[in-house]
Amino acid sequence: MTDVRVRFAPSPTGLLHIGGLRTALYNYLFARRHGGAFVLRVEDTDRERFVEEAEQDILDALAWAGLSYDEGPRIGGPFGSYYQSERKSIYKAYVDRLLAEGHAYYAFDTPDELQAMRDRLTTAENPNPRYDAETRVAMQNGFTMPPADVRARVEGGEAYVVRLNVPAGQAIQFNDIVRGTVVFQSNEVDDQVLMKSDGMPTYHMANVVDDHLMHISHIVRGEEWLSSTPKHILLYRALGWEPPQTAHLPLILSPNGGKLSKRNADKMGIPVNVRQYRELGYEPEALVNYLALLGWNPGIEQEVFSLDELVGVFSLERIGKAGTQYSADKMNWFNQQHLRRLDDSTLAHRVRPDLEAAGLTANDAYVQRVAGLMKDRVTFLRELATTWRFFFEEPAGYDPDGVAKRWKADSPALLEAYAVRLEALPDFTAAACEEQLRLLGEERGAGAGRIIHPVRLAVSGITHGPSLFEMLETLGRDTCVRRLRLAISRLPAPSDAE
RNA sequence: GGCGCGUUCGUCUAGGGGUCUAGGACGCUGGCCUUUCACGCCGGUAACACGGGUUCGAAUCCCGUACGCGCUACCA
Repeated sequence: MTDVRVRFAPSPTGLLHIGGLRTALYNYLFARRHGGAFVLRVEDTDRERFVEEAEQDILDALAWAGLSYDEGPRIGGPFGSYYQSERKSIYKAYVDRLLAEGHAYYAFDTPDELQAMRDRLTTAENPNPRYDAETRVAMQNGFTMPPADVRARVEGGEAYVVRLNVPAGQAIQFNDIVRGTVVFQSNEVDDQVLMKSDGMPTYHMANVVDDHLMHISHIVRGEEWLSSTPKHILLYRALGWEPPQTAHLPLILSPNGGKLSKRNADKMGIPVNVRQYRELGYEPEALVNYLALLGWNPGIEQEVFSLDELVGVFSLERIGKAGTQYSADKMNWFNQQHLRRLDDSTLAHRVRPDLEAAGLTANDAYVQRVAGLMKDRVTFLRELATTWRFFFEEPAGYDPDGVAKRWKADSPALLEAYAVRLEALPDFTAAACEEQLRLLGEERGAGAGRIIHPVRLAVSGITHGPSLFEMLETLGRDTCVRRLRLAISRLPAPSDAE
């Protein structure tokens, strides 16, 4: 195989979508797997749809996901610029060459004229008339106008576009890595605009020129581009270049099988922009893992992978062909899985902003302990700052159902006795806390549950959570003793208890 | 409409002519563990779109049908 060079080529027209991130991911994995280069190229040829903050969002999303690139914006590289808007003169040179060699031609039709042509030709059987060998003869272009007129118009500064002269009757065949052999007929493709009247290249032109100039070996992109591939092949042929290999990825569908558009997804409460995942508190490792498996599988039973592990097993050959439906349940499951795999210091670091936002403070060592204790019982790290905030502040109240069920007439006395014992403990460990509790139970003739449940309630305010004794150890002696007495003072003993 | 692509449990998928009474994961669900809640473990539920071929034999190969998706711009 020749040197692997792949690219992710987003358009800065909005926030990066998870479909885009998946495309970037597959490119990244393929490049890293083969020791190749991963290039980032900004396809900003559409001035109309350009969104100022989009580029930063894309960069942020890739960095968050851990996808580093070897050449591209900000860092440059040997084939820059990596902004298509800065490469106008390059495209112009190749457009001129196509013009000179008869592979392209000038066209002067105004938008109104184009519309009129389409209106005239549109029928029920042909809802989308092409601008092609058949129809161009009725339009204003290099085929229908004397060369001198064409030259005069161009030199006179009149608005024009350059179109590809699509040859008639050719079969355009290519071998897609995921789809196999695909064939199109040149008669089905229209005379694609290569250069717009504002002097910008179209996607097709810029894409082909850049992929060639940047020595791209494999094009890995979404299936929505499959139908444009014949146009690109025609361009490669006209320019005398060898087209890169292609791999067209199956599309990510919404949970009901439709398109996962922003609008559609919002209605179902599904986040589609990478930024949303970040804001919602998903771990980047989880999104990456989930996206990797959406349309690809390693052929082994393992499902939970780090980015580096994915690099080790990725291959384009194992990409599926069928569109794939998004599942929030599975996404969340991956988040839970990765939470358990991440080390406590990483978790502590990541949950910090959530704690701060919730007005909670704690030193790092303590946050790490809490994270370690809780990581296999949460789906989102930020639950530490909500459901489990009692680790960081006194319980605001006590779960009423828990009180009704667990807070008995003898609870205050038992808890006070337990508090006294905890105060006297030489080593405040989970094992010691448990030993004392059981001893106390025996002495008072009360079952351990008679103490365990009220203690949990007093200390956390709720009736569920991690192992009681580990929780006590984590909270620390002072906090435990204080909270036991706080509960005694706040919760009156029920008089009718048995 | 045309062209292209696709179709295995609800979802993500394994499988590529016999080893498939179709395997795994998510979800849902029964139980075990745990004097809490999770985790974990054991079990259950549930699929080869349909119709024709080819073959001794088809989820696997071929054709057709249906359905879905994509493209059909001076957007990418």
